[in-house]
Amino acid sequence: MEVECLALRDLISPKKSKADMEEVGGRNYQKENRCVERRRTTPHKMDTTATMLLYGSKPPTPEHLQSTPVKPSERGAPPHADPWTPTANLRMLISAASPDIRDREMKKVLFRPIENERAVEDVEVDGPCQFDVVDEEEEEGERKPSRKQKSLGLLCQKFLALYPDYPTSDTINISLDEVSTSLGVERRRIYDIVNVLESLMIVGRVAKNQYVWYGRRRLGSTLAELQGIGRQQRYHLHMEQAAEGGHREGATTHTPEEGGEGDSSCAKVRRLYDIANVLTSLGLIKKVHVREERGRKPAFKWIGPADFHSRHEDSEAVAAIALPEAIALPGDRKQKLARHASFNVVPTSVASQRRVNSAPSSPRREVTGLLPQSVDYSRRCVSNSAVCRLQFGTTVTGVSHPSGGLQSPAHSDGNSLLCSPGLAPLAVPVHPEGSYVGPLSPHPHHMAYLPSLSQASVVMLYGGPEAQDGLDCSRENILEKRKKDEGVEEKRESPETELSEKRRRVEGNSCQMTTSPRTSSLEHPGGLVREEALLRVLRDGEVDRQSPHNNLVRPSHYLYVPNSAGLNSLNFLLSAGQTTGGLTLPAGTLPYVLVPSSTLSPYPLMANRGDANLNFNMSTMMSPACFVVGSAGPYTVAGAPEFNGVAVAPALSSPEQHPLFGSAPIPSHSPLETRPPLTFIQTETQTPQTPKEAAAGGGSKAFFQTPGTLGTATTTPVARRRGSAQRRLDIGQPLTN
DNA sequence: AGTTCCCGCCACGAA
DNA sequence: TTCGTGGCGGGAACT
Repeated sequence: MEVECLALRDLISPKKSKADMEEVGGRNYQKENRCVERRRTTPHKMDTTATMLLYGSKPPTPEHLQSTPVKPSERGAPPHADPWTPTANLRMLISAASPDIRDREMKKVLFRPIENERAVEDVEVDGPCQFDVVDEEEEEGERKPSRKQKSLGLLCQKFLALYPDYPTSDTINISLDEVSTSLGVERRRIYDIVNVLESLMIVGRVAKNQYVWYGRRRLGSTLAELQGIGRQQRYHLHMEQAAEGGHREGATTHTPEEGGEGDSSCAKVRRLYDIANVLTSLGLIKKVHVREERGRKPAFKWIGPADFHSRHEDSEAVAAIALPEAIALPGDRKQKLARHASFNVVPTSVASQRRVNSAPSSPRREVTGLLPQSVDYSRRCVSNSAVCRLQFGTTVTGVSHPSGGLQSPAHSDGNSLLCSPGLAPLAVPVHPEGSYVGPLSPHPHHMAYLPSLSQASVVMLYGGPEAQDGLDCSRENILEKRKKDEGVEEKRESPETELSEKRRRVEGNSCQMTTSPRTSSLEHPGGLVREEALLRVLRDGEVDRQSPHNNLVRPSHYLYVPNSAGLNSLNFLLSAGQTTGGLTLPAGTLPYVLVPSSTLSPYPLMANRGDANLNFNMSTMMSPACFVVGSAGPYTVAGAPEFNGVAVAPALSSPEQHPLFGSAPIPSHSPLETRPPLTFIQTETQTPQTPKEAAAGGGSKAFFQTPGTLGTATTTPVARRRGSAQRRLDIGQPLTN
């Protein structure tokens, strides 16, 4: 992998629209105008081997960054190591034994008011850091703290030092108020940090003013997804062009419609600095200087983990600062908004969702529609969070190649998946017979890999007639379980929920499985990509519809998925392994099917598995947000054009077959032998709406884009339309456009 | 002189 | 109206 050195100005547009200048009115842009001058940095390609040598297999931690670089001979020594004293040796041992202890050590140093920063200089840790905490000239608290001491990068280091890199659970709550108080800074500054961290899935937002600490567990997969998404957006081309632009001053990566007037880089570059500071604190980039014809120019070099993309089959180097190409401003705000829409943006922007979740009582995020390249760059793309905010969850469980299909979990060990805290999507391998290969469930085949349920709180799978395994899937039981689920979900709103709790539920209820990934698909472009790929699979007929030989999977279970589990109206989970008249739903190892609700709308409520007694009544039995799908009889949707949008989870034979972002062709099994009836419970309000959205009527429609509208999914989301243009950082158009 | 980025105003949306 | 959030630019520290 090659590492690009990026000058921040290479990432932003040198142009500013006239409209923008007018918008701000009396602002004095003379200063900004000097930024019209474009400075291109000659990309500095380096082998990341050095990075790997520096950091080893573990991503650099804040400890790496704390102070001056160490001599090469000292590399490899744990942070704080001072080999010359017994105390230091002890510290070294302790640090090696327990990262948490090491973290606490760091806290002692970092976790202090800025004004008392002096002692920080005692810390000597490995790694690059531009935030040299040391300020030798600092006088005994008399002087005003220097600018360095108040830098966002240092603040970020302090913030990071508060929490372990690899927490064992997602139970570490972060109160912005407390943090800001503890660190002695305004909350505004904390926002700057957490926005970036959230984008990297280092923290997750659970409610307003409340975040949960994930640590670096997801960082690798997050970066991998970022890279993949960046590639989708063809930012790597931008990088290449930026490289060329280093030699050709006039070269730009801007699209014609970006206009040629004005300059917005100066305004925006401040944001980039903010982001860069955080990323530097995270040890993902570091500031370097590249030589240019006109002299030295500062740039940033990727020093983060270089192997996160090793899971990619396509591992072309892309700088981690996958900024949305160039920031260019179209002629006017309307244009800009239109351009936002042209990003193939998920209608439900993160920001919109945040608004929905702004209340503490609604911390959960919903799954959004499925859109190709569903990345919401619309709102904060160049804001602190937006650069990295590509909205994804854990990808350890696998993602899809843009042109591929569902990727299997990165690990085939279901146990490890389940036991790995912080894995967002429920990832329970199911072998070709539908049997869960993990040790947790005595009822093997009722588990599935549900990548889209990245925010799912509860997923219940009920055994069907063929494999009831003694499960009682009666209506009453389902209801009861639903109640349980809702209870679980309510509990889940508390960040105290732990994996052990999940596992206990799994073990305690053989026909129920719960999961509580905390990341929504909304913020999970990987999931969206997966889903989109699934859609494409079916739409393009990639699925082998004639696989009568494979009858391994029996459509024998129900999937009961509360809407609040992360599925909104976009998705229905049907019992997989079913063959419709003309539509064979391949199950393979993943007995589930994603069906956009829109495709089901034409169908009336059907009898469930021929059981007349099982007469679900939406209004009384279930909240509109829930549905139950049966699987004991034939149903026919053949010829229904609406089903063109049916998403089919392709079979996965081996997790290794589908490495992250792999492009392996989707196995096309259709091991379906029976056509059990399905119960379609058509919900009227499948999409949770805020009161305002509900009142808006059609607004929610756009808000939650359904997969069925994928083909034309360029509607500007309502939330975005009503968003503040003033609050939106404008980004450039990806080269794709 | 140019770069960096702290600081805080203020707009927006939700409650 | 209040509060959470964060876009944004002035202007000063820094190089």
